[in-house]
Amino acid sequence: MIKDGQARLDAIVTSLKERGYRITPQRIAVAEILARNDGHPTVKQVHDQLRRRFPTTSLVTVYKTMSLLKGMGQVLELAFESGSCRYDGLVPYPHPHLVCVTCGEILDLQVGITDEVAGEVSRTSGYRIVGHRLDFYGVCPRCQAGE
Amino acid sequence: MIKDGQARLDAIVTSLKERGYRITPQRIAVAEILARNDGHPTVKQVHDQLRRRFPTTSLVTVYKTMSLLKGMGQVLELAFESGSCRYDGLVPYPHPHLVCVTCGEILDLQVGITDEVAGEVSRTSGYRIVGHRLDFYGVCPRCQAGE
DNA sequence: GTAGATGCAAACCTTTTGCCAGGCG
DNA sequence: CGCCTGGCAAAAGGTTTGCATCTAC
Repeated sequence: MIKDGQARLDAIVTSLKERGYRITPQRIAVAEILARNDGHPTVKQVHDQLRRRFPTTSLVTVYKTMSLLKGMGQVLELAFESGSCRYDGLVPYPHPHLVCVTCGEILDLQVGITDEVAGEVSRTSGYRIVGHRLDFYGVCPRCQAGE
Repeated sequence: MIKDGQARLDAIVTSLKERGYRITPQRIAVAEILARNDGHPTVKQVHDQLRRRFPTTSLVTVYKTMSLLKGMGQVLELAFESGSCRYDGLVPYPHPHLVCVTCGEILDLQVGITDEVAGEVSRTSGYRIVGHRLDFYGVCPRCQAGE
C-alpha cells in the first residue's frame, strides 16, 4: 500500500501534466494536502488547510480540483449518510475502511477479500465490475472509553 | 434472505406498535411501498408512489418516516456520491449490493464474506463493530449493450 | 495571445427544523 | 381529550453553475 507523501504528490502532478491540465498553485497545494494527509478530509477541511497558506483560495476551486482528481483516479471519494463526502488521496484505489460512527474517524484496513469475489460477482451477474467499496462501522477504542 | 412483502409489512407495523408509535395511514403506505418494492428507491421515488394513492402526502412526512424506520432497524440507508440516499426496506440489515454506475440500478447480492472478517477487524483494531457495507460498482448487461 | 483556471455570487438539491392544526389511541 | 403526527414554510447544509477576471503555457 502506497503511503509516501512525496511519491503521491509527484504522481498527482505528473497525472495532471500527462492529461494536459495546467499546474496551478492551487492544484499543487490541494495535491500536497491530499498527499500528506493520511486522514480522510472533507472538502471543507481541505479548504481550511489551504487557506492557511493561500488565504484567497476559494471553496469552489477545491470542489473543482477534487472533481478533476476523482475523474483522473487520483483521489477516492467516499459518500456518507451524514451528507458530505470524505476523500482519500493517499490510497486512491478501492480499499476497505473502518469508520467510527461516534467521532467520524476513518482508518484504512489491510483486509482484502473483495478482489477475489469481484470475479465471481461479474460472472454470475453479467456486470462489468469497475470498483467496489467495503466499509466497517463501529466505535473506536477512544469513544468506547468515553461512553 | 427475507423477500416476502407481506411479512416485511407486518414486521414494520409490529415494530412500530411495539415501540409505541402510532399507526397512521401515511406510515402504513410508506411501509407497503418499502415492503413491496424490491428496488432501492430514493425518498423522492417513495413520495411519488405515495402521491398516487394519497395526493396530499408531503415529502417531509416521508423523510420523517424513513428516519424513524431507519432508527428502528427496519430500513437500510445507502448514501451515494450522487447526493441522495437509496433505501432498502425488504432486506434491512447490511448485505452486499451491486450498483450499475450508468443507470443506477441496484441489485442485492448473495455473497457474504464480511461477517467472518468483522471479528478479525474488531480484534486487530479494538473497534466494536456495529455494521458494514459492501458494494460492487459496474456496468449492467443492458447498459453494456447500449454502449 | 489564448485556452483554460480562479473565484465571486447565486442557483440547486437533498435533508432538517419550527410551528400549528389535526387525528390516533 | 392529550399527545403524537402531518404538513406547510423556511432554513440549513453540501455541491454545482454562470460569468467575468486572471494566468499558465
